[in-house]
Amino acid sequence: MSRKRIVLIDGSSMVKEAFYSLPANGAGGVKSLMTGILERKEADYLAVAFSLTGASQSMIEKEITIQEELLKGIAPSLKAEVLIKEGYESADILASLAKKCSSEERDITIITKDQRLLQTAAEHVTVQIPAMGEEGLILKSYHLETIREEYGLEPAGLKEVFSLIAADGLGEKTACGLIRQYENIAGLYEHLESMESQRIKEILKTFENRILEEEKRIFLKEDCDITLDDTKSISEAEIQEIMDMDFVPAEFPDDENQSEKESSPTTSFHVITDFSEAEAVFGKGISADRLGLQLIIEDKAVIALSICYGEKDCYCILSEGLLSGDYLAGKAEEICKKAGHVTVLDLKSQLPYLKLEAGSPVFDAGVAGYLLNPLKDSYSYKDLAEDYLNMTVPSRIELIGKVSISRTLIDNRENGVSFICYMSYIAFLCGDRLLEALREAEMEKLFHEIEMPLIYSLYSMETAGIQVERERLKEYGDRLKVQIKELEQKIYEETGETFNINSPKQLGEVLFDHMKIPGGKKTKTGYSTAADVLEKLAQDYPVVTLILDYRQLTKLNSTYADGLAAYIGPDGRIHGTFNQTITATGRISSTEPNLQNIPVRMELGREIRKVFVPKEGCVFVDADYSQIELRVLAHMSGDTRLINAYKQAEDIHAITASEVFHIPLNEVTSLQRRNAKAVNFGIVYGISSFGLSEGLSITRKEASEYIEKYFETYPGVKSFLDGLVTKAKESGYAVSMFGRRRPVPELKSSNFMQRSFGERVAMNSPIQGTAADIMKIAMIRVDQALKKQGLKSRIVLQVHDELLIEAYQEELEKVKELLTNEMIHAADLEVSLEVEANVGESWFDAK
DNA sequence: CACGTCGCG
DNA sequence: ACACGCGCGACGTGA
Repeated sequence: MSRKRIVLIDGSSMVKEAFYSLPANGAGGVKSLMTGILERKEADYLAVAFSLTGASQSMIEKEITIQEELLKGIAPSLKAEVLIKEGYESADILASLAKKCSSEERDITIITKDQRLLQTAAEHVTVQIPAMGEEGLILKSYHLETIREEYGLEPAGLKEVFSLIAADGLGEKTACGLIRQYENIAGLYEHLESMESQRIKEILKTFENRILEEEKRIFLKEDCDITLDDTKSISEAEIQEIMDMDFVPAEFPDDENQSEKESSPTTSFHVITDFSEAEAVFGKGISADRLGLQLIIEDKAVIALSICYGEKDCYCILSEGLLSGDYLAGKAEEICKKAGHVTVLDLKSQLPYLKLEAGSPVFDAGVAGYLLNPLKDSYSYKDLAEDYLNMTVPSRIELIGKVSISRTLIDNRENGVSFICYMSYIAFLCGDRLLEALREAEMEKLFHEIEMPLIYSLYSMETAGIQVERERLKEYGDRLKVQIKELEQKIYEETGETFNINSPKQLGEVLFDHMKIPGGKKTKTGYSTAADVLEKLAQDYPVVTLILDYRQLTKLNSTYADGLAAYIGPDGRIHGTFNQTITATGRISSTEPNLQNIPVRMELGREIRKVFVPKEGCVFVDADYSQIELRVLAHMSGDTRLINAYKQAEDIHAITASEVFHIPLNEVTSLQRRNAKAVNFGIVYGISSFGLSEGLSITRKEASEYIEKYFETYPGVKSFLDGLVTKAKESGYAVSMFGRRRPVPELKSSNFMQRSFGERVAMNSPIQGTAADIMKIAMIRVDQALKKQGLKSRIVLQVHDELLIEAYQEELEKVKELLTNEMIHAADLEVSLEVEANVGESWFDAK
């Protein structure tokens, strides 16, 4: 007698899962899963478990409950037992049954979306979880062996792993390793002090509460007193009967009437390929007062338009036949201009096809999400749905994986369409919420007057790109490569061995073990070979100098010579990306390539800037703010002495030295000036005597004396900085002059190091953030003024406090005037903003 | 994928 | 006694 095959379905989690890909028919999705199992004769007994849902549900939760009820109604006709128990979630019921039945003559398969159930896997208990496979959605089976292989743990260890992952910075791999070593979380915390990795130790301390909370959430009750009525197996005849049946929703219990259906609308995604149907949607869309919209762009072509103007009106209009990409883009543009409020997810990415200008009534949900919480690493529709709609939706990866959208539309049309529809659906739903949240956070003005207009200016800058002389860059790289070869040989001679100089590990061993250079350990992984460590040794060991030179050259070669060359386009220009939603403080960041860290401090590196040139008939105008952060500090603190220092000042660092050390200005030595400058920087970064002493190579005592004297001289700065920390502790976030917020959760940490970091952040963010705000205002004004005056010159780069314009010769005077003027007047501070501007035939010359 | 290193403001 | 300046992104190594 073979063992009885019991299939237990987690009705609640599976309906939810199915709901998000088939909103109107979550129950139907699970139903077909069940009939499939029966048809393939994979079960002798079938049961489906449900959580007993409480009250106070969101719209979406109500929708899901309706689907759950439908499934409960269908279950008996599928010969499936319905399992419900008060006080237990569906996962608890299944966990209890798995435990109870594993000793009996039964093979149990649990089908669920709930990862927590993985911990119930055992010799005769298999857990199946829906996952994206090559051919779309599949059920992935986890047997006892699978789990041992995949995680290197017994199933019981998984709940520990899942709890640990709740901590930011711990991945699945790391968590598994920890549990393998310490068995469980309790053991982990017991041995915390003896742990090797400082990083992991800190994470565990910081997130202890979160981890323990997560452990509670993950816990499954296995004491549910429920039994299976499985004495009888499903017969062939019964299966045949089920197969012959044709289910129609009308057979479901609680048959709702039409008006009831209206009052709780069911979301549904529609796919449109027909021209006149598309026209009808456009017609309705253009008169809608708010909508979500997204052009789906792939390989520089519009492949679809996602548009949503109601819970039930969400459409994926595919680009085919009469509905060309251009046509869809044109319609989208028309709607953006004429309709009410349109929400999109990443406006900058849409602008190549959606030809809009600053001031259009379009709302970027991603940028709004960024303002509301700049610490997140993604503002995808999934993130926005979770944060502002309390909704869990399948991610891009879950729906289409790593392949292209167009590929998915062929292989798994339903998923492709779902993904496309979600873009506008979530945009439609969260537009109002985001706006409301911005209003509550008092960032509406910042959003409408700075962040939204900035999108167009950044787009303009990216589109312009910057010309780079390919040949000259190549020559530069070749020159470096020759020198690198030479240095390499010398280093091998001096050290007496051939090794990989680029490997800090090997380098450390050669220097400190083989050559016995004193300099001790520093990092967890071995010796530190960082430049500041090596510089101290360079005096006594000439080879170290060679290594430092080698480092510098290889850096220049790989990151800049070879690195940049890879980004030069067919137009001879580099079109980098300027990101608006990355930094915690409000700055812009630059990627692919990073054009904000092109060398300038060292002469050799600075040479690279010679390959950045204006196009024929143009010159570069470069303008940068002089000490904008310190000026912002003077203004925001209102410290009269610092403000006055600036009003009279040529050289602020010298004046600082003179005032702090009580000596006449003309007697300030260059060392004193240097120290004062470091203190000024330190203040802006959130001072600490330790940090300052490192930077100045003085003792901590001296450093703290400097700081003390500084604060005596500028008491307004002291009270301002203290106030920033206090306010941030109260509110949980730091605020810039223009209302930009940066949450500082570290301030609540019980860990001294974390908390100190939070305090420095609370002092630095408002300053760095305000400077960033001012630069953004300047950029927008400069960009818009150029366009408004019909000038062809364009901003091509922004480097935090610097703007670079490619100016047509005939526009040069106007551009110079306009650029400096807009930058100086971007903000009205107690201390006037100063700008240094230069003209040149390359970026090197213009700086 | 994490880490060390280093380029910029 | 401790331990770090603030904000980024790219590259190479090595598990």
